Amino acid sequence: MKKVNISTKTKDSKKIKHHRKQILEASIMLFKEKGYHQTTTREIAKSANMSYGSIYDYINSKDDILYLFYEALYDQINVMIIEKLRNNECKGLLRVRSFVKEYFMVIDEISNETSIMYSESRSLSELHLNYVLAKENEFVDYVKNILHVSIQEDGIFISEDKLSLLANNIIVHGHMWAFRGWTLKKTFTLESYTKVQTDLFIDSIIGLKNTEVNEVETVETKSSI
Amino acid sequence: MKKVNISTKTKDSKKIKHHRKQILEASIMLFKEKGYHQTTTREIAKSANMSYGSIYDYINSKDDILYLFYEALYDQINVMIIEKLRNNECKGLLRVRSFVKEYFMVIDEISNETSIMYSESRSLSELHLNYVLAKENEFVDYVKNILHVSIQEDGIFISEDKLSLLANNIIVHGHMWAFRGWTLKKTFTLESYTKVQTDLFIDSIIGLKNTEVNEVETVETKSSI
Amino acid sequence: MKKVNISTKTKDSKKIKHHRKQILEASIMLFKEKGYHQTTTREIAKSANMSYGSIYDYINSKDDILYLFYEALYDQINVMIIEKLRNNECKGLLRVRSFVKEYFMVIDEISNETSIMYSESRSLSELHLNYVLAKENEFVDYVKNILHVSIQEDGIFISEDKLSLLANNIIVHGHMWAFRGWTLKKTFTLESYTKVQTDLFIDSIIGLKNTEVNEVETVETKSSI
Amino acid sequence: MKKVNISTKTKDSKKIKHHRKQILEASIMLFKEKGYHQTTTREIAKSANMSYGSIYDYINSKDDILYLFYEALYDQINVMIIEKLRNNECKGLLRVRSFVKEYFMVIDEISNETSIMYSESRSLSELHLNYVLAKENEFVDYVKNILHVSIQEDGIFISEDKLSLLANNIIVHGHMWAFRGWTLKKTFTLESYTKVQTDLFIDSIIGLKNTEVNEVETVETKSSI
DNA sequence: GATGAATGAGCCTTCATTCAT
DNA sequence: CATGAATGAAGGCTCATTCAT
Repeated sequence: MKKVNISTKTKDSKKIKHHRKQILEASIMLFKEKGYHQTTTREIAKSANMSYGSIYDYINSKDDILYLFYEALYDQINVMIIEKLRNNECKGLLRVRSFVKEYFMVIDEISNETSIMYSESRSLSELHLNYVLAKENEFVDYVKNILHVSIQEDGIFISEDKLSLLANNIIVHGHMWAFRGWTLKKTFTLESYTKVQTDLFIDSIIGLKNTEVNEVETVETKSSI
Repeated sequence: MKKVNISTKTKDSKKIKHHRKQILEASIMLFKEKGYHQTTTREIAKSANMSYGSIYDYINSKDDILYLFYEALYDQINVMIIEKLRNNECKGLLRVRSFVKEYFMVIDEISNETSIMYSESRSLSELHLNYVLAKENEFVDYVKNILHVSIQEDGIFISEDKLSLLANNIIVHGHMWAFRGWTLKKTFTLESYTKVQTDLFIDSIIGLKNTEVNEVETVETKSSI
Repeated sequence: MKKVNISTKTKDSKKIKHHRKQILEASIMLFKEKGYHQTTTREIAKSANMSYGSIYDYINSKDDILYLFYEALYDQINVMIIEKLRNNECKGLLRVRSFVKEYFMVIDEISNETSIMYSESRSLSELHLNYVLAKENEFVDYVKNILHVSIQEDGIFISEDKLSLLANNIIVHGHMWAFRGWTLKKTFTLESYTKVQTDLFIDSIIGLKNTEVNEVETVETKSSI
Repeated sequence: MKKVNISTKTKDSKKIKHHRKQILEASIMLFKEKGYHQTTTREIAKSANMSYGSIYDYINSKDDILYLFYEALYDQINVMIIEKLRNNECKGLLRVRSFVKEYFMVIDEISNETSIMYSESRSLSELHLNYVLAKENEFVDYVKNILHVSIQEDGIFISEDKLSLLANNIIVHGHMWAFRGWTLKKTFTLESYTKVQTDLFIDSIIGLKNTEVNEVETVETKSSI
């Protein structure tokens, strides 16, 4: 899905980029602290070192800032993950492990933004929401693809349904670290959280291997469940 | 944690209950549609078939409505689950299956409320937020306990960490059905979602059984992962 | 000027009297503490041990309460002063001394009411304000008359203008004790305030005697007065 | 006592001064007519020829307007009186006469404000009230000082108590002209009020001279004062 | 382009008054 | 008559957005 274009009075695209970045950085801080609605455009302008009126040379409405926020968030996740996975040469479930680890690390770095994402999506206009949901779908597909390829390399075949759910689970487990950090961090560090969560995940896949790949074999214990 | 008391001008506790229910039902509809901040007290009053000033006979501020919402939500979850599990005589992992099924069904019934819960927790005042977090902790403990007992009955022992994470996962997987319903429902019905999610979950526990319970045994395949 | 009649739903005049008294007593307390506008009818009702709606069986509007307050205040002043002066047999300037003393004592007893009188007269409706001003004029005349008679008895004659001003001064000096009590009470007790204020007052009258009545005479002993 | 600072959104101090003046002038008119509580911020804005929200660029709350009013009132009294007494070269009781005359003239010019001062002091917040009372005390001291010096120059010595009361009396007699103008103006012009009031005042001081300083002396001619 | 003062719609809340019970 | 829940007009204040400079 193509980005929603935000028209501006200003034409100089370099300046637009620069100032929008300022606006965004200020917004993230403020949104995290007080939420989108409690944050005023004046505060954003001040925090972005711009004059009150200037903001409106780079956006059309406060709404746009929220959209810009989501757009930037997805861009960031994409860039960071692709970056980190570039030289990764793992295969099979090891690649999955690797991906989850990198993904969780990314979320940890942007946990503020992730929490905001959960809080404020309802404030998006329909147009902007559609873009965000499309982006989310793209990311699910991306994860599904990684999973699919990796699992196949280990000779495991799973149904489309399960693949889909596993992908969604990974993504949500990442978000969880952000939005349930207040309680998870009492028990886990990012590392231990990643390890335990991944172990469980891999175990469920291997479970799958047994049940699905080889249905004629005598399945142990599980048949009774 | 004790409920935060909300004083009222009116004394008649029957009326209070009745009107608060009206206010809540109206609010849920509106919050779901537009979020807490976009919903005005006038809209709530109108939608609750009350006069404009009357809602302030039953609450003290708009804030209270949000708190009432969270309070009711947790009460509802507790009541519904306890109700449903009352005559359950399953043991072991079957009990876990059963619990997850009932829990997901509850969430499905109150998926609107669950989504709102995720969006609006930031809008709670600190006092009210503390109550909500305490309630959430209580629920995690409740799930941990079910898991612990059930797993033991099947002769599986797992670390406190894993137990904690599994409980959190179950809870979040329930919420997921609400807040990611927009995409999950393209692939799953509640039943299929429950089945697949539970299968994965049980598999990960059985995986645990192999790795943790019997460490001296030669662990298959997994060690290489 | 005749009292402004306040119509009521209730006819039983005994009850009216009783309940209005309750309302007034509650109001004085509350008006002193928070002023007329900050005091709600609910508070008055509660403080008067009546139900919210009942108040409106004895008055027509919150405005009426304020009027009732002023009416009662003037009645009280009249009654109290007449009561106290009944058996007074002083003559001449001694009668003035006596009157001032009694008047200041009355004001001291109702200093709360007096302060309220000053604060809230602007809140009276025009109709009610006219009644109050008429009452005030009556009181000025009453004081002028006392002065006139008393001074004449001592063989002092003063112009109508001066008489008028002296009467107003006495009245305002009484009020002063109420509305400037916050500072006067740092220096004076009611007794010392009365003494010093009266001494000054008598001296100014005796001054008048000299200047106006008989410029060449020497002044007699004031100490006896 | 230092002025209570009222923060503004706007920085331009010239504009602040200008707009606050507008607000104040509008407020005085409206407060005089209807009192502080009956006057709405909307009315003030309209009457001050400002847009509705704009007044909140120059004040923080309706309360501030009242405070600004009192502050301006005291400033005005100080400035006007000092201005008028600058070139006054009278001595003794003549200086007192002169001061009273100027003071009454000032009050007459700001009689609306003076009446408002009496009605609305209860509406001030505690912080602001304290400032006002401190200012009032300062003014009492100022008047006491003038009296003290002037009287001494004429060889009259009076007790601290009497001095204090005389100062308070002068001040209240000024206020009286404002808050009892509705009746005093039926009998007096400012000039005649001033003359009669001052004559009485001087007589009471001369009375003091006789009683306190030298009880046996004969009284000299007052007519020259 | 930048600035920040001006605008006014809209929000939450209060409270005098009414009226069904 | 008494009660107190219901009503809704009105008030103080905020803040996204505009626009003159």
